[in-house]
Amino acid sequence: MTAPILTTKTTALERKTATARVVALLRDQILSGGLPEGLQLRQEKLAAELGVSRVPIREALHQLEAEGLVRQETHKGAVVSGLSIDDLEETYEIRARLETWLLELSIPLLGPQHYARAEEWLARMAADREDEAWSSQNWNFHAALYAPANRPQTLELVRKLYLNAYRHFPLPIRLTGGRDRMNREHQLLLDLCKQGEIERAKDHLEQHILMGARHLINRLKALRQQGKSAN
Amino acid sequence: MTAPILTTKTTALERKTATARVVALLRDQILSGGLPEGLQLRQEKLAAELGVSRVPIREALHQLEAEGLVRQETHKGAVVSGLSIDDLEETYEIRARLETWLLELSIPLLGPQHYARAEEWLARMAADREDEAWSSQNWNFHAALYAPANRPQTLELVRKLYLNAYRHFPLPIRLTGGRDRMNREHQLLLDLCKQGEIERAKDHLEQHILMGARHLINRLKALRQQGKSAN
DNA sequence: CTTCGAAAAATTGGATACAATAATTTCGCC
DNA sequence: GGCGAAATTATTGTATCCAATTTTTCGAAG
Repeated sequence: MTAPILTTKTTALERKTATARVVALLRDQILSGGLPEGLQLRQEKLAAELGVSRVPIREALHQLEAEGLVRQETHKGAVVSGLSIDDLEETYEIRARLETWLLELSIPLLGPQHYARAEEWLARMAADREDEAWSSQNWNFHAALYAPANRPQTLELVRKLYLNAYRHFPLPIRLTGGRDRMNREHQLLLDLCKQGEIERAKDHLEQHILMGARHLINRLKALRQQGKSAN
Repeated sequence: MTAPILTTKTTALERKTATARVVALLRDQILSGGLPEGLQLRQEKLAAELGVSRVPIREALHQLEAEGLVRQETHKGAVVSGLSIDDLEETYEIRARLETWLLELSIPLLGPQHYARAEEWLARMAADREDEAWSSQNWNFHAALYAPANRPQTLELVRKLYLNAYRHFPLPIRLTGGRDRMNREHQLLLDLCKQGEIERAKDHLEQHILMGARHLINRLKALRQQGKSAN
């Protein structure tokens, strides 16, 4: 096969179907909090804004419904879905359960290249001090440690849980407990891995996840309570 | 509101949208093995068979794609998705990890009503000796034991993993190891729960899941190998 | 006989048009 | 003015039509 003469045609990215583009865009917007929980997603409006007909919009909404990001009721349309406090807590419990397992499998297989990647993400987190990219970097750090476990389905599942939880915490409370504590915990986790302290590393990771969740959820509870009385 | 004079209109079940009906039907067919892995799902053909236009079909396919039951490639259509041997193994590992956790949470909360339900499913499994409903009954037995844990997301997740794995095993090999062994293991699990032996129950459940998986997968491997050479 | 390529057919992706249902407004009545 | 029913509007669900792409067919050259 020879190289194409002209690349006047659509770029590689735009070569996806309209439906796929709509899915990607809406998913990003929802997961980043740009489209808040409870928002009505009107097909015609979305179609106009994105410059497509309603057909790709509808196909995208069905896909996002299956992913749990929106909920549809017959003849009433789609709304951005939310998670209850209980749902959030359970999400973190599942993560704790699966991530400690991934870590256990990983530790004996971790090599210099993995540590390098993990430390790179730690450094970026420390550098972008006020950035909102933190949650993505945080995930990449964790994922770097789980990579050698070679459990792609589990990793993908945990990633979805992670991303889907974060959007429910307003930015001001996301870094509760302080970056310093987070950095310390990450560093300790890394050290325990390097020392091959499987059990201690697992315990620490579990605490890291569950305690982080507890802090976040407590502040979210307070916020929601306050929001109610303010109505 | 007064009762309707005539019920000439659609029944309660048919009142769902065409898309929802198509999703439900295709999902059932795929999970039960009626539509084998790799089968091409032609939109027009499905539309004709189900008596709807292609639009609901396409919306349904997008939903099923997000559920992981079909895979779509641009302009090439949808095929029923399959799981590799590695995927199957990982599926069972995740189940082992999450179900032991559910059981741990459940055991202290299990009461007579839960045991009654569990035993009811055991009895049905013993009764329908040659039935294909076995896998569903088996799941219901397990679910009965996990109910008091009150972790709906986890339960649903595990249920999906369970159902999605089973369809890949042809019926002849599904009950490998024999119903007798299965019955014994289930009975032992139930006894350990009743005695409050949390750790032993967890260990036994883990073995039950992982060993069952190993048997099934070994036979599947042999079958696929044989299928290849027979080509 | 095989292989390459162009035309034809089949199939999917998307837009428009229409039907069914839900939400809103209007209007008569008290 | 307030209330309820009917009409109007808005929105979703489905079918039909057209465009874009892939697959197949078929023929000619090697």
